[in-house]
Amino acid sequence: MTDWDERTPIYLQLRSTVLQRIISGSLDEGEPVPSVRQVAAEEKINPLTVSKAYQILVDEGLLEKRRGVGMFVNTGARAAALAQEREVFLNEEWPQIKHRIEMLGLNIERLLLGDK
Amino acid sequence: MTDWDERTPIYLQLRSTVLQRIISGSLDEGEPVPSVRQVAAEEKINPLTVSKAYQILVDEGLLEKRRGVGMFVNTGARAAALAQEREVFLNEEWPQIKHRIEMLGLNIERLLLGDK
Amino acid sequence: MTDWDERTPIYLQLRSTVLQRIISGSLDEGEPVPSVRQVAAEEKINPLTVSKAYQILVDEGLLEKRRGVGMFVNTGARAAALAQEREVFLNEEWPQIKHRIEMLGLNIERLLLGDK
Amino acid sequence: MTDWDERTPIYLQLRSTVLQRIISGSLDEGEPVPSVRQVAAEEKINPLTVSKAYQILVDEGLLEKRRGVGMFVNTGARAAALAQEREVFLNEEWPQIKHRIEMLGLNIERLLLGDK
DNA sequence: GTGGTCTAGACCACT
DNA sequence: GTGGTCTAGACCACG
Repeated sequence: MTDWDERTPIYLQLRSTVLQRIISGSLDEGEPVPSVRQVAAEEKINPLTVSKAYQILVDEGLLEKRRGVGMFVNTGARAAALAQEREVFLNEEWPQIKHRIEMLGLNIERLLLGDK
Repeated sequence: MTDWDERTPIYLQLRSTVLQRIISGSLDEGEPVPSVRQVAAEEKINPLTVSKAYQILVDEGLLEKRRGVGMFVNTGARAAALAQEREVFLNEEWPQIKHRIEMLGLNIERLLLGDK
Repeated sequence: MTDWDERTPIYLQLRSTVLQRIISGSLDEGEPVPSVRQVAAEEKINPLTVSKAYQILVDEGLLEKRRGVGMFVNTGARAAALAQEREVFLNEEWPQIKHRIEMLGLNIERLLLGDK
Repeated sequence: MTDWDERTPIYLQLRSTVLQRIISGSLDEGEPVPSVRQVAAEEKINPLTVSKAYQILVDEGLLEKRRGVGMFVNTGARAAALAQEREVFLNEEWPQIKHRIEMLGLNIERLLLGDK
């Protein structure tokens, strides 16, 4: 992750990548998340932008702030993140996608099962 | 279409709506599209916003501006819109969607059968 | 409100003052809230700080954002704000206060009824 | 005391706890206070944080440091702590609380009778 | 005009 | 070391 999608705020993209790392287990529960400054330096973005992303994850209950120490992946964060993302996808995104596919006259089965 | 998605610009949503109506045939080729003023009044949005949406469709060659008269759906607009949207969907949107489905470990069969 | 309590973030103090104005009716429902820039100029603080305060109120459902226009006090905001603040006070603050009063051996009735 | 208020520094909360124990007599004058290490271990916090809390109490003249031995509650600490805390409460905290109660239109009788 | 985002840099509090 | 807050200034999207 070193190139950003221009259209969506960096802090939201950052949130997504952390979310993905939690879901994939690349960031394990109880484990510390890379510090705000470290991420800022690596990604060459402003610390405030990183903070914003992390703050959302804290608000979502996925990260835990330990004062003066840093931020950590909460217990149960993986299951919670997965459930949360699935619900968003199934309830909000998929219906629209399905509608769009039908409108375009595309074959939904072929898309889902197709190799490309 | 009276409630807007908060995240995406109204003018883009408006463009999509018109596009859909062209593709579905609800707006037929040669037919006039509702005037800027009328849409603005109905949707309670700024006329400038409607203009912006229409202008995009003009730039895409789907609408035609006839001075002093109004805007009309171009000949061949339906096929053009369909082709254009299909390409965007297949090349840009679907790969991301598929990646997301896999990441969330969703069951393809359940997606196909989903009631929503 | 031109002098700030040093210990608490300005954006939280700003949120409180807006909250109070909503509760007191000084900011009426449906009415626009002073723009971010205007408040920033008047209070001589950074627009971002004002934004932060407003964003919280939006998240709390008390303010409504109208894109490109400004922010407005939501319908029902007054009752909601009052209920919300009362609950916080009664459930979180008052028990602690009461405990503190007792610990200090002060007369709670005299405090509540006393003229000073 | 094993769960901390997120908003206020731990060292201040720790100071309050010790203060309360002095006022209540649970920590008697002349008696030693638990060692920094012990508190740090029990509360799972940084020893430096405990030190900071104790240092404040030393500065306030409530605790006495005896090199190589530990910290002890000073003679007269109880009365001093009580007087000091009462003054802070009556002059600084209570006026704000009363203002808040009035702003929220809370019933004084119900506050007095509240079960919590 | 409105708010949103980002940067660069500073200072502070907490641990 | 950690994160939190604020400033000053810039650019952008939206209406």
